[in-house]
Amino acid sequence: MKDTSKPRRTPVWQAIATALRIDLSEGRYMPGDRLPTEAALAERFGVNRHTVRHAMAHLVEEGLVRTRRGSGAFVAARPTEYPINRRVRFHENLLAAGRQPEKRVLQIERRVATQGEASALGIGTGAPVCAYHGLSLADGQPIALFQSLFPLDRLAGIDAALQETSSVTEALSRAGVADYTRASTRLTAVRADATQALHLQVTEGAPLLRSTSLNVDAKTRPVEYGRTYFAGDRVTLTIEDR
Amino acid sequence: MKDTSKPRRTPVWQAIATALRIDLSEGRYMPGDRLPTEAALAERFGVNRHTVRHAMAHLVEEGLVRTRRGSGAFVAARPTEYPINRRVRFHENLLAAGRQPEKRVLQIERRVATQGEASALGIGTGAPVCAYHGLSLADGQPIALFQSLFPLDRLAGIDAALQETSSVTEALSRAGVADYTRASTRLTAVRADATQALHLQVTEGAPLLRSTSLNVDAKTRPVEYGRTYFAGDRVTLTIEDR
DNA sequence: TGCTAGAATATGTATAGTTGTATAGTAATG
DNA sequence: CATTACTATACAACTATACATATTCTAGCA
Repeated sequence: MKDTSKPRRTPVWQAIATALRIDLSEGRYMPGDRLPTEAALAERFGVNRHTVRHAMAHLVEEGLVRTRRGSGAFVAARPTEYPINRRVRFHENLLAAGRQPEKRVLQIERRVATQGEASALGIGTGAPVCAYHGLSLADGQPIALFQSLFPLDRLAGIDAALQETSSVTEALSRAGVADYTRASTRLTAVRADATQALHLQVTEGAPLLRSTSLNVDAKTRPVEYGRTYFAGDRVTLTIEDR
Repeated sequence: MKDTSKPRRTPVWQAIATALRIDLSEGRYMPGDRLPTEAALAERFGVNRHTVRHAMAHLVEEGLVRTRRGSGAFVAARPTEYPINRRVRFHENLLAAGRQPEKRVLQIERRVATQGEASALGIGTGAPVCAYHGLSLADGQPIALFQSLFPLDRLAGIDAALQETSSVTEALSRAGVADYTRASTRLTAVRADATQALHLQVTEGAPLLRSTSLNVDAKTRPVEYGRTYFAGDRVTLTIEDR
């Protein structure tokens, strides 16, 4: 089949990448599905595994595919639209974007506020706070790593509430804060360290979007000071209604 | 030549080990505490249990963590300071170090002294002695395996006293020895055999500190000849007041 | 109250499968 | 001759699963 007179115009790996791209675009594999193994694809296309890997690397680069060592290659979900406005609610935001929201609690601890944290929350340095570390997922794919700080003086028992619900909105509600609004948001880009990369399932050094935000209650008293690291290639923050 | 930059990814297990090390150093888990199960940690970090085990194995190697099959992984207590001077009292020593002392009797028997033992105790070869085998623990963690020999000629009924109290000091007191002092101590390092490893909960071949000591009464007559095997990584003997 | 048997849980071990990385070799091309 | 594209092979790192073994908890019973 190969042969002789035919100078190949397009490299083999490119042809393979295109074939896979077509499979993906035609819905042959749905987001979250596992692709055939590299060995299987190599067999199917009649090439070496490395050639398949070359093609796959490009699909990963394009954000169409996500690979996990030892596990396989998976169809990546398209970026989630995450609106940042006066009312930021993780659950609602994701449902509105047509995703299945999920939160995973990493750690909930009581400790004292650092100087910066105390200043942001408008409490005294050394005042007790509740630190809530967690992971946000959309359709089972991690999209953000966050830390929320709550002043324990104003919100007694919020740590217990968080343990149960894992929902910030619900926990604040139980602590007596019926409603809260986003007072400020600051954004920067950082590189993922080893731990962040692990949780977010990205490579170390991958770009993350860091959001530092402050939520206040109806009386504009700070109730939550949060720091969130979004996986850069899985969300697009949209600013509106300012 | 595309990417000459180094990906320089730190292995997943290393990132996990570091995260746990930080938790430990920050006092999130106190000595003696049980760590989350491997399954729980695997879930938390989103990795396979084996990867967690790899990280854990290194923490164990470093002496930060101790695992017990079927029970869990525990934060290793820092080495116990065990002073060796004229007055060596297990109970007092550990209380002074802020630990909870405990002794477990393994065996108490009457037998005749070997030549070396008789020589050390200053009695005739073949004279009857009481051999007391036991295990010393600090905060529930085994730290030493010992054998104490008492001359029965001079200390009638000491075996019965030991059965009751398990305390050498108390038993000697009941046998008429109000006070005793350490006359000599010899130290060497040996490798734990299977039996010792079992009792001390270390791996076979682990380094042990072997102490051979002689205690004498007020009239400098030998009253106790002991051999103690300390778990090398759990105690540091301190010599003072020489 | 105390004891025993079994279920539930936890770590230890073994095996196999998958992606990531490194090195070397071969054929076609300009 | 050097470059490029692909092949070939081996090993490392991590996952997935099953099972072995030790410990702890609990129900039931005497």
